[in-house]
Amino acid sequence: MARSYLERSDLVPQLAEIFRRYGYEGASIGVIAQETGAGRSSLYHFFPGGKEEMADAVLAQISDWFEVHIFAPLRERPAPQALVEMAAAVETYFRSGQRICLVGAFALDDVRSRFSGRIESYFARWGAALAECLQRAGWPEPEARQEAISILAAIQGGIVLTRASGNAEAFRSALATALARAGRAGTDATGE
Amino acid sequence: MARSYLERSDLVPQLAEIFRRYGYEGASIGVIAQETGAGRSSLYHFFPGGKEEMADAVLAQISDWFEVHIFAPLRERPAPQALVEMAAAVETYFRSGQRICLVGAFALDDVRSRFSGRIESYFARWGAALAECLQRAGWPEPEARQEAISILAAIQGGIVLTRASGNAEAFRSALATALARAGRAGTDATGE
DNA sequence: GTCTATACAGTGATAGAC
DNA sequence: GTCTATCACTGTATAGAC
Repeated sequence: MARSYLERSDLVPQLAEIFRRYGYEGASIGVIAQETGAGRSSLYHFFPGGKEEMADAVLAQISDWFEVHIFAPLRERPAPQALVEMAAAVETYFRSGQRICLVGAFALDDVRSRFSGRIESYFARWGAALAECLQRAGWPEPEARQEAISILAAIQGGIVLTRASGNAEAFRSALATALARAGRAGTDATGE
Repeated sequence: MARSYLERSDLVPQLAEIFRRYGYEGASIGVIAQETGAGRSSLYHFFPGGKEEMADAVLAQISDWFEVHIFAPLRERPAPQALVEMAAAVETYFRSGQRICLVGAFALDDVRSRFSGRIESYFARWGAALAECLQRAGWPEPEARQEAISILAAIQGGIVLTRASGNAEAFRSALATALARAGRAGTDATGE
């Protein structure tokens, strides 16, 4: 039962935090070895493809986590609560904007091209699940998609602002404002 | 009048695009020399502090540009038009989200700590100018600040989404939604 | 599966000739 | 002000002993 071998799956969450902290380029193999406590050889043993394979494994794990904890609930839970629950889950996961979204950070970075499939899919699935939920909450088709984009933008932008200012209120405020708007299902049109 | 000397100020805009493209870590001196066409020695001649001084000069130039073209108009132009003009300027500058905000990207990155002063000041001044403009447009104090944050988040998040999806509509939609909301000066309260 | 040793390109940075 | 040459160092990646 007590397994003393290091496994690939033990490493992935650590790698995620390291990439968050240092960025893709900044996270050198030396840094990774130091922070994980694993030797360089062990890292290459588990990830023969080197750093690129490590980052890919991290993105895959993040994708799985969001599928289970965010996307599926959006599709399956009753519409009004689903939004509140997503807000709570997102607030916890991103620590009110103090923990960055690795997928979003990669989207801004040069490495985007290497992981474009994963990055695209992450936001596309999140957007689709959210739009579907908003439709069930009463929004007509095109506006539901627009509101979904606004909420995702508020989350990603909220992280940027909170990281820039050191103030978690920015994240909370941006997210709350976007969700409050979405909560008014179709009450008003485009504004004005 | 034809001056054939290379000047520091000629280099800065090029450096900005290079940092945008490769990120801070990814933009090595070799890459910078190649892309600018300047020799390594010339680069160190203009920026004795190396890459850190280059990035600092870029951030300073961006800060100046925004002060003149975004922040000052927000303070000085009539309130309702000022928002429309900012939207147009931002849309052009960020090429509908296909050109990243270097300050926002740095805020997510590890290098944030090195340039925290510049990053903080950029968003603080933008937020203050925008909130002041919204107050003139009829929003009460606390809500004006909150709306300003939402708009900034929509811009930053819109860039992330557009870069992730390759679709400029995400940026436009997020920005339009946030601005439409702000345009309804104090018409409704927090929503719901 | 983890260690040490090592190959070899790329890194930031400097010195001195022109 | 720009060039070539060079520095010590860190980067990724691999090989072979254990």
